[in-house]
Amino acid sequence: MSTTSGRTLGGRRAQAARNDEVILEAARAVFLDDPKAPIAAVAERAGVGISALYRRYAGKEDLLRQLCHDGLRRYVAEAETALDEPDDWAAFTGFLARVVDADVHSLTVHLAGTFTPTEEMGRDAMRAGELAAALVDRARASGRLRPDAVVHDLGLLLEACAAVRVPDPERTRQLRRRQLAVLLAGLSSVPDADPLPGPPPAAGEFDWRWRRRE
Amino acid sequence: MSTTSGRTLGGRRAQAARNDEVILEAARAVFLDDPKAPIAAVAERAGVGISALYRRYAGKEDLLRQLCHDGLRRYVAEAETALDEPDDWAAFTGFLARVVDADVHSLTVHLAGTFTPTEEMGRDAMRAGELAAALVDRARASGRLRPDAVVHDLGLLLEACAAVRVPDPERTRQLRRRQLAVLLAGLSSVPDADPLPGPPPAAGEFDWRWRRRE
DNA sequence: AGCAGAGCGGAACGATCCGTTCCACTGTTA
DNA sequence: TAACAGTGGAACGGATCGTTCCGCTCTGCT
Repeated sequence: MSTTSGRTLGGRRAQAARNDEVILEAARAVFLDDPKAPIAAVAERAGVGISALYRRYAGKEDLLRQLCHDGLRRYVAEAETALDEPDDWAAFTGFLARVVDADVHSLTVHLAGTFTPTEEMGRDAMRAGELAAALVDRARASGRLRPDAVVHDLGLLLEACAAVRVPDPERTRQLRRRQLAVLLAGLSSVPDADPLPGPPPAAGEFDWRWRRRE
Repeated sequence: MSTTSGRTLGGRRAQAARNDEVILEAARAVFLDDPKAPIAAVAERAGVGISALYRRYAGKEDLLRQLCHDGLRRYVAEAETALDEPDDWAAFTGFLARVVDADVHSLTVHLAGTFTPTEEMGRDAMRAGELAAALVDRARASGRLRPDAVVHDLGLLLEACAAVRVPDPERTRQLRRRQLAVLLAGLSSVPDADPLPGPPPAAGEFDWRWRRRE
């Protein structure tokens, strides 16, 4: 098609550029479904050879780190979007619904520990925590969120939603929405409810996931 | 010590009988923590050699089946106990608390698909479903359980609790109790609540777990 | 006292599985 | 047309794991 460069990149270059996308998408789908899937599964799903993968990423760890970091950035982005929402409760629930739909939790927490994190990821994770805290604080201040709920209850909530999984992705989304609805109802203020039991989940309790495993 | 048989089984026989217990307990602990743990991990945890395992079970599949079936029986037993409780809501919540504490879900559902089930397990599973339905029906009839909750919401609930896991087992139990409390609050009747979204989880939707995988 | 064997520990084996490397090939660019 | 970026996929080497097997110990019986 285009004989010279600079145009819309016909031929090989275009193929390569498209592969960038295709591979990332395939990787997301595959590792979302199974965090320890072999790298060959990604190549197969993307419809490319293994070389196409290793040309772009130094190894499996690199790819996983990229994916996880993308998820983290998505989390941050959704939180920032939510903080623009004027209604405190809607900001809170909307954020959670979007994060659950995008299965961000499976991308971040479930892939953690399979690679050595970068410093930037550490910073992003910290920022993510701050934004989540802001959302929770607003929701609690509005009176809709029960007073004894804490930021790290979100960890339990997201884990609970991510745990729901059936073969059909769309059905999975529906069931997760239902799970989320139950959990949000449970976290809502009601006049005379029993307080939530046990020491609430605390800051450092989920850090072990980020330490390298096995 | 005892020179003849018939007494309290001193020596080798006693050791062997004790190993029966020790091995099962170790297997439960190990596979609870990681459903695909190697069989050598069980032997190590039990403090015995691999031979001691293979003397009792024909193979890994046998052991897994046994463990899973035990879990199923425990589920049924707890449900029967609960049905004796006069208070409908206490029966319901007590049942769930005990099942969550015992981590029965990780023993049954998470081990399913790694072996070919027996017919007896099929019957027990059916009975388990009936008993659970009875508990849910009673809880709903009492007015404490929201009307749009269905039996198979228990599947989501148990999955959500089983998904909570931190290194310390006792802390895991506490956090699961908290998760359970939120979920039960969410499943409680409140005057004017939004109905739960989506088609509710239905009978056949979790059967795929029991079909042999890979 | 002595022997047959139940019970056991753990090395060794064979079958996978998986990450990574390597090389031949193809279409593109200069 | 020469160089080469980009690629497919076979091949390699290491790791893991289920299972088998052999030699040892200690027991229960004669």
